[in-house]
Amino acid sequence: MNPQVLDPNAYLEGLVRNALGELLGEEAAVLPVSLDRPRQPEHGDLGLPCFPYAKALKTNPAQAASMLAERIRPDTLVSEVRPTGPFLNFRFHPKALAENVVRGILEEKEPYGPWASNGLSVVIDFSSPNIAKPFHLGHLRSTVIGAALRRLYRFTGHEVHGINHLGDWGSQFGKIIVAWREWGDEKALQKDPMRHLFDIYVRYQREEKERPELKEQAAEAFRRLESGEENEERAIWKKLRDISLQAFQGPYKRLRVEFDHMTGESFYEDKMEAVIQELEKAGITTVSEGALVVEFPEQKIPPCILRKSDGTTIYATRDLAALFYRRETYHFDKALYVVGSEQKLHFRQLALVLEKLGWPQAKNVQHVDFGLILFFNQEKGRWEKGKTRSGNAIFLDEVLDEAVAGVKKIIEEKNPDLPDKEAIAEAVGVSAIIFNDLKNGRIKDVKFDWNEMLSFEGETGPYVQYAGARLSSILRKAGSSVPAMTQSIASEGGIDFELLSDATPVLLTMMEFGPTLKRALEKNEPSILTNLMIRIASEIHSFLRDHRVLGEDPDLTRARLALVAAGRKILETGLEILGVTSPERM
RNA sequence: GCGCCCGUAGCUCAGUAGGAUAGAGCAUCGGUUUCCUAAACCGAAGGUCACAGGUUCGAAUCCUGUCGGGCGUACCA
Repeated sequence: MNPQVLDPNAYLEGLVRNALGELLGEEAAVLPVSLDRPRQPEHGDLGLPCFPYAKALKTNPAQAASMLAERIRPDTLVSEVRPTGPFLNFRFHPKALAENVVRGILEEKEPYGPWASNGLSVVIDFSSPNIAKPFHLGHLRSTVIGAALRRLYRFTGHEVHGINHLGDWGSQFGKIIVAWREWGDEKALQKDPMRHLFDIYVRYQREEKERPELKEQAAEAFRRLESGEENEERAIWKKLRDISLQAFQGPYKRLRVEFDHMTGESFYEDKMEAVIQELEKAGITTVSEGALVVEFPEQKIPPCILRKSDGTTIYATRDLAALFYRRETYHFDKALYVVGSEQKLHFRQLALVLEKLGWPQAKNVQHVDFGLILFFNQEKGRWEKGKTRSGNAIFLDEVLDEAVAGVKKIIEEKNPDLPDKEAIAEAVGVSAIIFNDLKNGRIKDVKFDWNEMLSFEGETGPYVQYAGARLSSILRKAGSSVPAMTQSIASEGGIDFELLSDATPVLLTMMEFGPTLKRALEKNEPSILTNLMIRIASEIHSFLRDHRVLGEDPDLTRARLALVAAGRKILETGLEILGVTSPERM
């Protein structure tokens, strides 16, 4: 009973690797094995392009495919090994495929359940909003991508430190202090802190142009703040910081985003001096135009500034101090910065500084960059950066509220008797926004479009959630559940997996879960997983059209319920990594 | 000027390390509900993968150039 569960994908890759090893010995280890789904299902369940092996085997790809085929015998899992020109195509026994995938998922075996620890420590720097500026759409990307990566790394066996590197320090704070002195209003602050701070900051920006003395005051304020004294500037800073921190909890809670550390820039206030000294000791600094910098003459890029000519520090100094601290504290093997692509140069500079210091992790300090949010300019007829028509930044809450309202309307239309409408509307609406942000490649600029954001059809979060809700509904009507089906499989006489032979396409797609996570990890790209979730949902919707679950022959119903439970489970697991919920009904 | 990124269907995008006949969604057109949720499904139509060369058995993918768009280019983050 309960023989070992295999990951068919990994198993087959192992067979190919063995065969390559037999033919080529150690040389085989460096060759890629990229099994993928053939475009034409008739070709097989998985196909292997044999072009890369031809050279090593001193033959042509077709011959290479045949040579490999001779060394891979069909067995209880693999039913067919067929060279087709330069490709080597495989087919699984449908029954064995079904059993291994369904059980793998329900019993939470790797790669469908949490992966065993790999002992690697990863720090992920994400979200990092500026204090005293509202949480707007721009922060959404870093937050949502970072949160997904944090979950992805954790799921795949990494020790993860998700850090919110709050923008709570820096010369901009001098401006905010001045703005607060000039126009701050206690009542307005209590009522809507972020809105008020935003308003006075915007006002500062405007008035700075006409009143140059403001600029001086702001610089002075930051100098006094950075002096370390318990002065008025520090009191204002602390007050505004606390209230902002409080206000950020709202969006984070709605997005279900968590951090392991909330160490913002100010955390490094007393740690920068030591780092500067260490860099000086390493002999990589120079003084240029009155500023302390690290120069990169060979790379032809501007220097990294450590201390400005007025003696104060800059974000690069704090980022370096943070890197030193994180190396000490978390012993990271990899450090990811989920920050917009406009800061590319900055992170290139940081990496170069670390290289100069001879840090072995330098190449694993990576900028996980993402594109801008663009708005359509009606007059000019094109997409551009930054502002809406009204000239204000769009607040995140506004977007979430709109989405939730849109969902509520659809519920009233389609499912008015749904219990717990409010909670489900919140879950579906917020998920739609998150999913939408994770759908496309990070690097792409996001074209902000209300219609698209508030659409819940096609490749959207609700579409995937809906597939899950349909599966839940079937389980519910059968008086079963995911845990119950997991039990049922383990019990005597469990499931006749032969009866799932017509589910091969959906099973093959679910089987892509493991390789997909690997690719998402390699590229720090959540959208790769998002796209798989869409494909799994699509396969499920199609399957449900042609296959009834309830009311069939009892054995068939039970087998299909096992598939339904596995589908439900894999959707939930994948969506959870992305930060999207899986409602039981919608 | 220089550096980096992008250009795939009307629109928004996928396209795994160069591999089999370039795929989705939206929009358009046609069909599916006495049947487990039609936020769904099935079908039709839609392409000079910006352009021109090159590399090779093979290029949307790699190289060079051109055009178009974006971001960055020392004391903001």
